[in-house]
Amino acid sequence: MDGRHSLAGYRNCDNSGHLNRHMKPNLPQIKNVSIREQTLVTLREAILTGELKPGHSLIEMDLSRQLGVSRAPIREALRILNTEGLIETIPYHGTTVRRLTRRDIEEIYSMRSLLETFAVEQVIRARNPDHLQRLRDTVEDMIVAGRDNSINTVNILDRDFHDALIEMSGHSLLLSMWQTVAMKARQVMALVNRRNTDLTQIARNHLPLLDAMEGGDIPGAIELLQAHIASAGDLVAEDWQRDSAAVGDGS
Amino acid sequence: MDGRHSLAGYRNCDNSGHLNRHMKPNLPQIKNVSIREQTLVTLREAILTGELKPGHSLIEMDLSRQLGVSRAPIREALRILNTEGLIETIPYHGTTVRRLTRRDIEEIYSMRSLLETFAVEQVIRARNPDHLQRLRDTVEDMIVAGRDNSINTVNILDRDFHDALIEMSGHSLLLSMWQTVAMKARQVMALVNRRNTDLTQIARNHLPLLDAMEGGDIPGAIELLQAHIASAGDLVAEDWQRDSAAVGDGS
DNA sequence: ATCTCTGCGATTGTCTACAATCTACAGACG
DNA sequence: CGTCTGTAGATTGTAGACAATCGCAGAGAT
Repeated sequence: MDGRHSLAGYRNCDNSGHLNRHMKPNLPQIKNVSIREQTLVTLREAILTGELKPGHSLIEMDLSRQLGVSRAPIREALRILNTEGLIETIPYHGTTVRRLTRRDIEEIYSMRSLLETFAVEQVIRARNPDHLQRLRDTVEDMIVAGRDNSINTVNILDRDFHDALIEMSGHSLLLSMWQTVAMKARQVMALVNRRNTDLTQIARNHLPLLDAMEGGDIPGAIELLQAHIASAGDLVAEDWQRDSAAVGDGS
Repeated sequence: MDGRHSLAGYRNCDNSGHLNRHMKPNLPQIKNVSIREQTLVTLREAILTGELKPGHSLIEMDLSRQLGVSRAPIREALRILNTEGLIETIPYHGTTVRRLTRRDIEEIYSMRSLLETFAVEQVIRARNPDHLQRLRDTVEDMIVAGRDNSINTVNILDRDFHDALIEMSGHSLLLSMWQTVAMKARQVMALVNRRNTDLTQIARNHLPLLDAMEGGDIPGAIELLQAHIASAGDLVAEDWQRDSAAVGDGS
């Protein structure tokens, strides 16, 4: 119901089902998305992109005016964001974007590592060539994007890669937890001012992992994956220390 | 905010802070719990104990009348339960307790295994004697309760044991995910008609794990833990197959 | 007999107004 | 001068009414 159970997003416009008689489809599929849902997506995205920084206070009445809707659906969206751990509410006092500590970042990356390790093992055991091919395609696109220095594309493809890994495990509970963690990781990455790093190198880092997976080498793949994630985490944690993106101004 | 961030529950009545001058504390700490919170706890507990079975429909208006409150707080509670994965809502149609498949059960137990394995490793590395002592005490109580054949107490202590394990890892994100999984596991256990098993044996099963932990034997402890959880999971899955507690009547 | 359409009832979605609670500050009181 | 008390403003909590939507049954057409 909360609209993020399909990782890849909005690609299911397939209206393939039962268009009876007259064959004139391809109308853009009318969507009736509740205000709650729109509010939820809007706020979540704002938090994840760092537009709404930790500490920023979210006042229902203000949001109500800004979005041009009543408070009821906004409140429900806030309850969801609260359950997801992105915001905090103090009764009768206010709601703020959850502040992040260095400890939080460590936890996010260690959890990411745990979940992905599990997924990789499942995927290797499944030995599905299509899966590995899909991953390889993604990495190749990533390398190309890295060569073009288009950092945004690289990031998206990197997310695609890791999302795909989890999806391929076929473990829906794992997927659900992954989404929570990946969300937080996204927020963290948006908050740190990343140093310029070699984009092609980031992309190429995925290749050894793929090789190990294709070779069915579970311990090797796990080793590489954990190193991959740990180095990413360390890099972020370092930058976190450097610029204290932790503090938001409260409004 | 959702009142379950302290596993052990309501033990923080410490009003220790700054009672200036006159020393007469020990008043029972007045609680102002929002209706949303009360609704949330009530419904969640009903689902987790199996009182509200999968498929049972939750109609906001009915709940409103039964609980004697308006729909607004009920809706917010339902959004939270939905995010937690306990219920499902179809827009303009209805809300029901989420149905469980055998696959769900497998996923719940495999995730439980993954999270606990991680926690055990952390706890062993920390080498905190107090931690191990606390676990041992719990197991001993469990054995006593098993001898008295008080199944309820054994269950509670078993939960305490595993909750404590997670808590001791000091990993709050892990704790939060654990709570979600443990919740679902609780629901599953409430739904199957468990065969009578030897309660003392269940309790004693924890002892080898403790020994391995005290010996700092990480691989051994992991092995034992995973076997412990897997056997519990298999037992439940078996019973699930036997009586199809999966189906609820819809109201 | 089968299909299509329309209206009805049930349920959720949204809005507005009002109540309860918290913090901070100003003023009364010793 | 310090302490308590009360009041104002801001914010969330709750209530009740109304709107939108969906599924289904039954009337009507083919």
